[in-house]
Amino acid sequence: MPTPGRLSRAAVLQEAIALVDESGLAALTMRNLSERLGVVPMALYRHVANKEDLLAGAIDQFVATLPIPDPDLGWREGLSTLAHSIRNTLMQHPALVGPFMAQPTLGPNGLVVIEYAIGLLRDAGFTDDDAVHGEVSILTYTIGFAGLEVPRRAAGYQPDGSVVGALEIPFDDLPEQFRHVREVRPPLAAFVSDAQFEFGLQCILDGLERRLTRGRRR
Amino acid sequence: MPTPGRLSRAAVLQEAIALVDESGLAALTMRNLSERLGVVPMALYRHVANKEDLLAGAIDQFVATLPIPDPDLGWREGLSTLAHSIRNTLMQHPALVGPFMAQPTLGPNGLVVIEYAIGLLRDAGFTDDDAVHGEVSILTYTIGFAGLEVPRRAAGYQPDGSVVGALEIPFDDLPEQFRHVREVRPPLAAFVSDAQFEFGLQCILDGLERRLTRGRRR
DNA sequence: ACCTGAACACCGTTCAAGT
DNA sequence: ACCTGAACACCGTTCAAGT
Repeated sequence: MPTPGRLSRAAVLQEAIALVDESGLAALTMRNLSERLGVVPMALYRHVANKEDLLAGAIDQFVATLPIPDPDLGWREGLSTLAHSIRNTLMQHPALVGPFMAQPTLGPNGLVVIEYAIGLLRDAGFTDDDAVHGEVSILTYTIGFAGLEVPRRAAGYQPDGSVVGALEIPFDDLPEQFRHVREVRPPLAAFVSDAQFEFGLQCILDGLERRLTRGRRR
Repeated sequence: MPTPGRLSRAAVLQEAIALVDESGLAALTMRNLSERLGVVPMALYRHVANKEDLLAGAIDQFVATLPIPDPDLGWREGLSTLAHSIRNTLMQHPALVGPFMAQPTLGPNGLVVIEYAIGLLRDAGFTDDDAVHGEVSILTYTIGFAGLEVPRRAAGYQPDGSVVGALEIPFDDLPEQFRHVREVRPPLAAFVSDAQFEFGLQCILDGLERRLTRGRRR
């Protein structure tokens, strides 16, 4: 005795995100999802074209939750806040970060982010070309960082640089060929620590600032 | 009349890479791969533990092909050459870039890359901490760039910034909310152009250089 | 030691049918 | 308009058997 209109595209997408957050990307099957919604698998096809469309819809749904920082922040603080905000939002749905990167476009909700970042840079005096390149550099670094962060976090690498439940590299046994690695002993979690994210971000911002002051000098 | 020892792990991994290069990641099934090798699906399990192991092996195999630049290059040129070399190698096997990013560690062949980059930075006078952070920043940016580049390249975005066979954004129809995007008209391929890759890379290198000169001044 | 064959528990998706 | 049920052509992987 099914109630008509029980399902909607939004409800399907929302449940898909919940399923993926709880059980991972592999658990996202039409059969699993339909069962959670109390419906037969084929009922989903009334609301999504196919599985690819389901995934793209779920991603667009969570991109929409991305908070945009205050437009009155200075360009450095605005971009920095945006980058942290993107990383945090992506890490709230780790199983969707891979599919998110694999989308060929950012989608309509992504345009809001781009508008914000380009606006900050133009208002600060960057040329249009540098504003676009700068915005993309920040986004590429941030999204790429999150993409590498997800599997490492799952393997036990912590934001503070430590590792839980994984083997450390046996530095003392490394051959002479790896002299620097042996001496420096870079922590395994170096790739995904909060400090590392901040370091790379500040490097890019420093590089942008140099372009701004060089441009003014001319 | 099967010849014993016909298969080997290396042969299986090599054929997996060839299959994925030709037909994409979705085509990599035990059944497809075994057919190409003239063998029954279950024969593969003598040489790989399971599909996950097959993919990890294939990735490690192609990471091994990554060329390491001349150690006598200056730190800026060495890192820049390394970054371009990584991007080029990854783009030769686009279907493996996603799985590559999803690996929790770089593997033994990745250690060679890390050793090279940290060595360059230490020899140039960077502190150990900055050498590690700098190396990771460059790798994160480069691998992340390639990760975003693959699906966009497949959608027709070209390295020179143009787009083949895809719709351009209707900039004139954008609402006032998107003032900057409307005025600047950033090319769709901005994310994956050669010029963009170089710009972000130079920003990070500029940021690193500033840390080097600041450190010396103390 | 290495490969085979049949079987099991899954997939996404089609098609025709119900209400 | 919306949901159902059966079926099809696939998956990865197990197990027991061949040579």
